[in-house]
Amino acid sequence: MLTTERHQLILDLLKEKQSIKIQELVELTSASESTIRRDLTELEELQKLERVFGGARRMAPNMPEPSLSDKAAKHLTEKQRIARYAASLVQTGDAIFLDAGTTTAQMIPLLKDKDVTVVTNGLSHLEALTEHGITSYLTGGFIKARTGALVGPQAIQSLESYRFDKSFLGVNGIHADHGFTTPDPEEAAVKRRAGELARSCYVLTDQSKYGTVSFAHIFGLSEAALIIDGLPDQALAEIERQTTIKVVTQ
Amino acid sequence: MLTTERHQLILDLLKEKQSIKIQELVELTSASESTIRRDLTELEELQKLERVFGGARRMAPNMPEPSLSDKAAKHLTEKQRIARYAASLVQTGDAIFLDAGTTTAQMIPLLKDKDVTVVTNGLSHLEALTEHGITSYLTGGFIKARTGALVGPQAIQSLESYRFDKSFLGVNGIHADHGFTTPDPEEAAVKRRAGELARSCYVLTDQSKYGTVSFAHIFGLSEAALIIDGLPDQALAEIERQTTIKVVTQ
DNA sequence: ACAAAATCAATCATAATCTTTCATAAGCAG
DNA sequence: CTGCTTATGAAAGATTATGATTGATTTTGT
Repeated sequence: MLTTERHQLILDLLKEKQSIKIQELVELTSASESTIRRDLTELEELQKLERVFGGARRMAPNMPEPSLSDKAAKHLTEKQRIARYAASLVQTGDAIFLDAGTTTAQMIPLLKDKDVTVVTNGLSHLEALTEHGITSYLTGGFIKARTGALVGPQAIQSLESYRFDKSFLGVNGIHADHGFTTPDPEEAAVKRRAGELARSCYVLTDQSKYGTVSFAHIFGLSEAALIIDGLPDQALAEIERQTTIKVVTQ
Repeated sequence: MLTTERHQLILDLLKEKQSIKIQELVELTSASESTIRRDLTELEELQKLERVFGGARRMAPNMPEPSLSDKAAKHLTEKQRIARYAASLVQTGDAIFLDAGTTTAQMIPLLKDKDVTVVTNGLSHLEALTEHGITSYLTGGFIKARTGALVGPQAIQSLESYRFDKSFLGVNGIHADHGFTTPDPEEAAVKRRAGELARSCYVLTDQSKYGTVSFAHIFGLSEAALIIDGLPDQALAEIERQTTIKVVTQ
């Protein structure tokens, strides 16, 4: 068995199993314990997994927030619920824009079999996109190291080459008077243009940030549909009454 | 069995198998081990597959390979020597274009303290660029999963926003009649335009591929300076005599 | 807390594979 | 036919992967 075949096997198993014992791998590959150990060591150096006593486990994509780990996990399922609904709106053959951000990232695995074309300004989306074999285009622009987003006039200009069936944007807040808000003015500009270039525009948020606009920049786009979770019905009704935003729930 | 038939067979097998052992190929083609090795080497240079110990595997759709400690290339020191010289040409404050590819990647750490602005179409350069705190812009375009390069009309269009003090391009071959060559026509187009948009254009290669143009696409640009290593002086002289290419050595 | 069991890192010899080099054979132009 | 180029196979020596062994470290059971 080829070395890379073993490596691939291990990574594939970890996609389904979360963790795995060395003894299992010895049986599965009929390689020696030493070899498996070496494999795990190498894969760990490549940041593909984390060794634990007796085996290995999947890299935790957990941004360590020790005190709020429960809350983070709760947000994760919220993100996933929203992403699942957003992905269900995508039809076979659609050309879509995926905004940078963790919520839209959750959509990617769900687009696998839809034969979509994706344009994104999120560098962190790339790995998942190529891994799932999705035809992908990247906008150009300045690399915002903190968020991995491409922004600036170049980003907006390279958007102009495209027209989208649907745009999926992430936001930090919603405000009755101002519409959607996000902390970074440059990212807001990209979002706005991406929304304008789409026939339909959907805004995703898992944060319950209605009304609290701090350090936020407006990006307008009151015509978008809002996919949200975690806000009381009363607030949703208020949004629909006071704005032209259309609220969509699962 | 014809050489190209073997090549096609290998590529076909890799469409279904992910990876393949040299011994299997020896049995399937009843060619010698040496021949299969040569086939794999050639196909690797064309970026059609990746050699691994004992066989070959499909180009990994996962391009991010933490690559610094990598033992990847025997050409590494050559690459580094070339990269060091190329980087020495960069002056403080320059705006430069860095082509995708492993040779230009070696330049990045050396640009750290030069206060440069970098534009690149190489996704695999990103990690190093941000890590060294270099102001970076990315071109847009279609994501070529095999090489991690951004190509296509969108890539070229987003180049138009920029003007460079210097462009640094990687190539696979040099040909007296045709100028520089590279296997992929789309990547060639990007290289060509990036070269045109620069006041000075430097071409880097660590491959001693003078004259052997196989499956190559020309990208012209005979006005560029060539930074090379590993060719005999005689060949360099011939290049300068037969073309308008200016050869630069360290 | 202690001892037994399991797991680990380090080392070494061996086997498999790799690169380089050379010689032969096949195709082709003059 | 001769001279040239290209493809091929074979062999030597270098490199890499593997499996077994050793003694250290960690976990587990009591």
